[in-house]
Amino acid sequence: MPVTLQDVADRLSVSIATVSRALADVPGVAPATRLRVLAAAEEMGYHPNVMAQRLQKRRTDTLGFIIPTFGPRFSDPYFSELLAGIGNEAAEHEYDLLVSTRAPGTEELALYERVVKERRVDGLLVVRTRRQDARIAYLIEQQFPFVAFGRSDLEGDFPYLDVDGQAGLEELMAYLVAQGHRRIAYVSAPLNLMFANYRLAGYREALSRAGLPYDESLVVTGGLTDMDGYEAGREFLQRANPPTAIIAGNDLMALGVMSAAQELGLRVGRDVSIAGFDDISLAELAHPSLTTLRQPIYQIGQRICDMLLCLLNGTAPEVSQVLLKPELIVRQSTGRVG
Amino acid sequence: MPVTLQDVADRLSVSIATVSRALADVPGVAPATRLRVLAAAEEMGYHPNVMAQRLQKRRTDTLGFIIPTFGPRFSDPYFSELLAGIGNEAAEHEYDLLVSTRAPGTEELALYERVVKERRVDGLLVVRTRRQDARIAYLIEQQFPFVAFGRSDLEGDFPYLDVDGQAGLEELMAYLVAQGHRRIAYVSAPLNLMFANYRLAGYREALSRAGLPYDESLVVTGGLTDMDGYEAGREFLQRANPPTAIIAGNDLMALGVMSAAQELGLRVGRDVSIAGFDDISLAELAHPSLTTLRQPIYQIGQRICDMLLCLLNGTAPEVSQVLLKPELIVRQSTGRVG
DNA sequence: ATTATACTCGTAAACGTTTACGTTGTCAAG
DNA sequence: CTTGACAACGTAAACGTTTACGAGTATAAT
Repeated sequence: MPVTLQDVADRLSVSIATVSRALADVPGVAPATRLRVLAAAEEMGYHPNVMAQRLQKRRTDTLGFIIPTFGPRFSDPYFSELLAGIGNEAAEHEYDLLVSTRAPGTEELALYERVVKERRVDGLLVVRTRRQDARIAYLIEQQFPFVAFGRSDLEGDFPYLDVDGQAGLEELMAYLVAQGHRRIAYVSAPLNLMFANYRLAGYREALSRAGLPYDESLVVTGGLTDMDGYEAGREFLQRANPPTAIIAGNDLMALGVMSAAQELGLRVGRDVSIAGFDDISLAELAHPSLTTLRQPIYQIGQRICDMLLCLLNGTAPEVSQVLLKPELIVRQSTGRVG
Repeated sequence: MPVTLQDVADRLSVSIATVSRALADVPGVAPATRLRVLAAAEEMGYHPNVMAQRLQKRRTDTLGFIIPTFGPRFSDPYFSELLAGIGNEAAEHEYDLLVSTRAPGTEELALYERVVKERRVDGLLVVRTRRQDARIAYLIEQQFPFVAFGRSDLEGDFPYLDVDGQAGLEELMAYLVAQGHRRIAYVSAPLNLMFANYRLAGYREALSRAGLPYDESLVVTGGLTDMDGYEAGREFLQRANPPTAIIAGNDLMALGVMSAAQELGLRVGRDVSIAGFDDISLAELAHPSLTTLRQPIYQIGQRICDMLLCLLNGTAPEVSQVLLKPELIVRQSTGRVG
């Protein structure tokens, strides 16, 4: 039903090869013929069959992005923005984006294997790296092109982009200490996630630099959601000797901590200081607005997508391991210890 | 490099057709041979080349989902959840999901045309329907399979699933009126979006049922983001005679309105009542928690995906136009007029 | 005039599948 | 022993491209 190269060729009484060449704008076709072909193709409504092209070219012109999710809901605003960045950048370069969501685990790995083995995509984007990340280990072993958002503790080199969570937390802590805080609690993301380790390390490093002791009881490792932050915050703030400041491993949890504080009648920013990490759009709009470490997530999406495209096109090796510094954004949710 | 049917066939000294048949589990191959083939394929690490399959079968086994976004950021938690629902359901049925993001406009339509013409996907999911929706008009004209989330004001029938925003708003308004509210403001989403019209219609219908006048000055049509809600809320609440309740067209805007109210020193739920629409996960966690109309977004994603799959497989025509009722969730952000 | 060079184009072989059709062989019924 | 049916398998043609190679023609150089 759809019009093919053959149809156009027949109409013009030329060979299918000529039509192909004319359309692909490769040399070897007389300018006059090229114009005739272009006109005919346009008029007949010719559109290439991409599957045929892909089979022949042995590339899919498609990037893969498998979003790790816990439970059915993944409202994490973080991913939507990352997706937008990746998607728009991919589109810019005429690449399709294949998206799947899967909870971490064996099914997830099986999906990676299928995608790789069946050559559904040319390259993959791996996000939220984990300790001994099986996905990365697999991709390295298969020598499959990919770029990760986040570093890893595995042997072997691979291209990644990461935000320096350790440096970020050190800066945030220094700021809080300068505000007079001495009992600073930390709500960590699950420690099997690489970023959680770096941020925790930054927290500890800052403590020792400030000459403060590391108090286990001030660190709790929760999940990733607002609900987790809420529960941790509630627990911290109901203690006999509560912390004067609480840092959460991400903004969503920080917002949860804020909820808990407010529910207990505390004035956030005065009675207790609260800070997060990410700077999702709600951080600015929360009441009070949230002090946080900004990661330019949209741009990160663009960037890792770009890195992957370079890798695929063999252009400019460039720097393949990038470390960005998050930006401390001080807002109303933190203040001098009162 | 990768193993093909030919390789397996050679190894067993059978024809490539036999291998294909054995693997596809179609009749016409001796049980013994089938086992030999299966074993060899497994051992050799054979994986079908999906592009070849797709070319030959003339289907892509891929669904398309083009996310409409405004500006670079689309933090709308709404879409991430919808995406998860769609993605998981598609995966369940062995379908790939092709995702793009594009701002509404001519480029967006061009993308639809390309996707359709080049047969990149078997079917499309259209969300956030608009007045005189050009996407839908095009797909109907091309007779391309699709399912919409949201109705339309176009001629012609098409499969859709929608949440009854009008009924929802009527219920919410009835509740607020019962709480003694008489001056109820409404922050609408852009009126070129179908859902915004239905919700506004519900608002007006409820007013007239309650014998209340429709006061233009109490309705403002903003955007979709928390920022838009913030600005609208600020404007309403700084008036000489402010409304006692404000309804926003979605939760994100409602949270913005709440911020504005709190910034002005108002106690939300007592001095002013605020309600939204969607029930995103932050609604429950906001402080105070947000009264809203719940749409089961994840399930909606699954459902429209399912409807599309049925359509593609020609199975069970079923009911192809579904209207769900949103559920009113009363929380702390609304209360008796004080 | 001859040869070389460049350009234009067609032929045909790939890419890796699926599947209609034909061939061969086996076995039971006549 | 012949015939027919049926099962198991192979051959080959598709699906719609891209591209190496070669053939043919025109132009320039000798």
